[in-house]
Amino acid sequence: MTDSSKREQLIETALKLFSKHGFHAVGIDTILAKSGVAKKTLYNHFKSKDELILAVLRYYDERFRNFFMRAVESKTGKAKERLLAVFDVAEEWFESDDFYGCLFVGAIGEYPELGTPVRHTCMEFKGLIQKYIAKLAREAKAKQPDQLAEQLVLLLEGAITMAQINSSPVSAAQARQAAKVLVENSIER
Amino acid sequence: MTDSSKREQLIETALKLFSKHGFHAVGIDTILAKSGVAKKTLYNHFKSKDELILAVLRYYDERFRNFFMRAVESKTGKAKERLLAVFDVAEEWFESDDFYGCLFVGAIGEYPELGTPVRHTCMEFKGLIQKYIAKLAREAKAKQPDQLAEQLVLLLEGAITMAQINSSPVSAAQARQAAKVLVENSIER
DNA sequence: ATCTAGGTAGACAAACCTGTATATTTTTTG
DNA sequence: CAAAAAATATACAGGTTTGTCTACCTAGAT
Repeated sequence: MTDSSKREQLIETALKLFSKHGFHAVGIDTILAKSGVAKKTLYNHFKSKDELILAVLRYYDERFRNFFMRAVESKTGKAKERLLAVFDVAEEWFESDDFYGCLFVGAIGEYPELGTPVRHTCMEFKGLIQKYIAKLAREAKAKQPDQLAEQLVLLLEGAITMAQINSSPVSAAQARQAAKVLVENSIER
Repeated sequence: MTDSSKREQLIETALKLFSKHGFHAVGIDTILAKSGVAKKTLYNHFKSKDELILAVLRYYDERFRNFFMRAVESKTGKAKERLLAVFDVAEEWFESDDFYGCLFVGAIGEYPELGTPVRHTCMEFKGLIQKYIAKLAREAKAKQPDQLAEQLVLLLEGAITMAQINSSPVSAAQARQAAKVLVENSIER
């Protein structure tokens, strides 16, 4: 086993459990039982549960953005179409078995104190997603790419929330429709 | 004191605390201390913490929708302008001291099990907000009022999430801008 | 004046949760 | 192969949480 094998095992198990049940609802013992790792090993890798949570968020930040950008770019090569492909990828995500809403939104809901590392990680994640969409908007020659990106992020974020609440992926298609209007409106013809 | 005075006192105190810190993070004892009510009184009115949470959500459901509709309607009498006033009201909400994101989204994040009364209350709330916006869209003679309402709800929901994450109300204005495009696009001229 | 319904105060049980410590075994590495 | 590093299993301390129970108090209705 590699050096950090146990560490990754813990992070991945914790990610699944936190995603599905929330942070407070999942105890250390549950994570240990499901991952088959000893308590001492966990506390050897992480100083506390909070540190584990933070590691999970940072891991997921990387992992999700990577997945997301790859997925969008594999849909189409045309810049303008990529802006809409964002919502096709979202739809597939919503339909997947391991969709339980946005982990970062959940984290902020359970740890709302300002200025904490958890909050910072969540803000950073959303900022980077927005930056990516702004890049796509710029490539699609949108008149005001940053403004368009802000608006598309709102649609995406709203679609995530509604998909979670209604346990239904239809919000993705609704967001896509709205996005199409905004994109057409923002690109020179 | 009226019959249900203590009950309302508990609900209002719990609402404030749950909104600010989350549900798991706030213990019964904290609610009792802040409300100045005895433990037995709480368990006389509510069978369990879960029942108190449910009562808080149902209370807030009523209260918030009432506030929201009144606020929108006090902004303007013109149907089309009311659709955009939704986002002006949202902006004021985001700027207020007691804004900590959507309580229902928080509740679903902490109690995600399907088929529970908590989930049901959250879905109902979002459904009624959407229904209200659809009514405004119909009054504004939108071509496809239900579809427009779905899209505006996504913008609103996204704006709430982003306002919470970034501790900033700017998302309201961004959503308003996008909404204007969608509304113009959906109303006969 | 007294009965009653509901409130107060606080002790307490039982469960649970995080984090530590110990003793033993496995794995890695020089 | 042998020493060192890491993992296991598990017990346990200390704190917190929910919910119950007892004993006492207060205010309004009869």
